[in-house]
Amino acid sequence: MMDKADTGSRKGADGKRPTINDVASLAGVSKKTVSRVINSVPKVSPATAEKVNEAIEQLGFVPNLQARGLAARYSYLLGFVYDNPNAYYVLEMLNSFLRQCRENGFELIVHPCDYRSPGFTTDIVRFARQSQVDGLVLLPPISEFDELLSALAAERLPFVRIGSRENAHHAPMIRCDDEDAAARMTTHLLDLGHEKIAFVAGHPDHASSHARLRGYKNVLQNEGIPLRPEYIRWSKYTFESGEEQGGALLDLADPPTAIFASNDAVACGVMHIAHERGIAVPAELSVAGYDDSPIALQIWPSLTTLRQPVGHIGKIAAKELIKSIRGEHEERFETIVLHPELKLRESTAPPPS
Amino acid sequence: MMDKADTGSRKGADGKRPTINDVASLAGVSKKTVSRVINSVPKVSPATAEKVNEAIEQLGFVPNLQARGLAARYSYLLGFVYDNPNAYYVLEMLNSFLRQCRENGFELIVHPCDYRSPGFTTDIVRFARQSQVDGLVLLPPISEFDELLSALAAERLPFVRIGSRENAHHAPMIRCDDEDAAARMTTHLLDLGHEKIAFVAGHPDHASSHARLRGYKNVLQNEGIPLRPEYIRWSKYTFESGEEQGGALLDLADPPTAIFASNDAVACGVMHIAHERGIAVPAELSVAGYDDSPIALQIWPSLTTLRQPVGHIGKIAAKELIKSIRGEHEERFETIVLHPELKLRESTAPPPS
DNA sequence: CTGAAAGCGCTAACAA
DNA sequence: TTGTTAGCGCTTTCAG
Repeated sequence: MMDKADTGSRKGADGKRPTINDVASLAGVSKKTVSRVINSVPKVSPATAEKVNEAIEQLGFVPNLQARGLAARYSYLLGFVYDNPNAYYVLEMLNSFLRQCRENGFELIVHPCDYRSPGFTTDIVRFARQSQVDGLVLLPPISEFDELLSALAAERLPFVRIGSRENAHHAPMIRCDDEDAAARMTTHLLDLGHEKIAFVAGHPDHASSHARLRGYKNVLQNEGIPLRPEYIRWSKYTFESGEEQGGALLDLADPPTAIFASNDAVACGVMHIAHERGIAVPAELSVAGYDDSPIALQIWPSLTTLRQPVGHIGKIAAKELIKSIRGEHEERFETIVLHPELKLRESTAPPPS
Repeated sequence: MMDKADTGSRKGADGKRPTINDVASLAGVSKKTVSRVINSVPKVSPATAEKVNEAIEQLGFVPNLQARGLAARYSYLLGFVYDNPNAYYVLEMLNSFLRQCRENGFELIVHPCDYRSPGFTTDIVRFARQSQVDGLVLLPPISEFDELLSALAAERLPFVRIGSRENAHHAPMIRCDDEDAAARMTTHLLDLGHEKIAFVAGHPDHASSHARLRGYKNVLQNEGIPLRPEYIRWSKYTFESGEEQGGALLDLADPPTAIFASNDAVACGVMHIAHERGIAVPAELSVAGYDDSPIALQIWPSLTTLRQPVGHIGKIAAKELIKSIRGEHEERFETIVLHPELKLRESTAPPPS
């Protein structure tokens, strides 16, 4: 390895990174004044501030977040907790969340986990304590476990939830109106003339699955169309489970003319199996999805779906979390509800006559 | 906000989290002994260790990483730096990398960035300094910019590179033999009987694009098949650019019978445009990709491609980085080369006769 | 508007 | 095998 003495770029005199002390002595002020400058505390005279900034510049000083955190009880670290099969969803959320974090000087530690494992709540609490994050963002379905929510509340740790199931926890929440959106899609299928509409629900552990199913059921019931239990199948929100459940639906003696899948991955699975069996989409079978993930446009034919504004959700979530860390929230935390947009594309059409 | 006094679960006497001092006094030993126990330093008698562990358990003590880091000069934090359009690739890498990190007690801070922005090197260095990460993993194409590599070396910051372009930097590197893999795919197409094989290269900023192109060219040249410049197109490693370049190839007066795309997204774009024009894959046109991302199996027909062992790469990268942080590396850092596996599926077949 | 002292929670170096 | 003494780099008192 290299010789410690032969130091490279800007470091302190002894080969280490410059500290607040180096800046202070170079600028001829006290530590505290430097501290005030780097934290933009108002009460510093412009002249002093100037001197300090020069010294900072000259030394290439960057404050040490650990030291700052230790002293101030603030880590400027946020935790991103997820257990989700959808790579696009997670990464898009991560990116938009992070963009907002950066603008506020926060960094992000990612913490994937397995909500089915027994120590899952403990693990997350432990993670939060150990890494000293100032707050957590919880993706679905992690955001929907009461045990975890209570544990975090007991820790007095600010967090924000992204999910579908509302419940009275003291944390802000961003949700999409899944029920209404699913209802709109069902109506669209109905409007096209379909009567035999099947529904492939998502993973039962996700609240969104149930909400979407409710939307579907409600519309049919309101329209006086009897629910056929064999037209309702549960999936795992994955492509493979879409193939499986789609296959089962197409195997029925009286198969549906339209299949509404709870997300795009499942819808793609359904379309794949249809292709395999030589069933033309949308001529013989309409397929609809949910999410508007990139695959919706990449698949052939392009998928009618509901657009979740993932980027927007991430941004709002970060804002809310930071607000809540800063204690800027009003009395009660609000739930922000967003409405997915219906994207009509090529995979849905009137039923064969 | 809530009353600080009305404290919830296990906290210190004054409503704060238990510290090493609390543990020490409860166990009736010194701070340092507790420290030894939590760091599993051998020289502690089993009896004392037992006592300490009991106290830890009882108080629900979790060491504060910031304090530890400040004192010990390491943070147990790693940085994950990327600028990559492929969500699957990034997230899969992240997950596998992280799994390995956890086993070694490291947490991960994610740092997406834009390699085209002017301050990009400075930004990453600043990030590293500020967040005190112990090391960085660089994904392609970030891993291929000499300026950044030099800057990190000057910082004495351990890092590991995942990429395609080898160069003598003092850091371990994991790479796939893109050139050889692309050659194997080209040979496969040749073996099927194709002579008019086009190549859609990736993004020119990625070294992998050039390596894959070399593999393609070499095979054709070795087989004495003249390179037709109109059969070589550059993309951006995205679906959309695949559509574009695929379209251009199919517009040729003498279009190819096979298109080898530099990644699966591009290949899907090519297939999409073929579908749109009513060109049957693989009957009239063979299409091959690279990566074996999930879409390769989800698309219809399923895509012949080269499997990059992304999960494996992430794991190795983490191991190497941690080794290098611990100074456990031999004299020189090694480059670990992996070989993608050829996955023959339905999108390639003999050319139409 | 500025500074001095004290200490955040932990580990390092030494000593015992 | 264990404890003591100093800090790590920063922010917080609270004085000036």
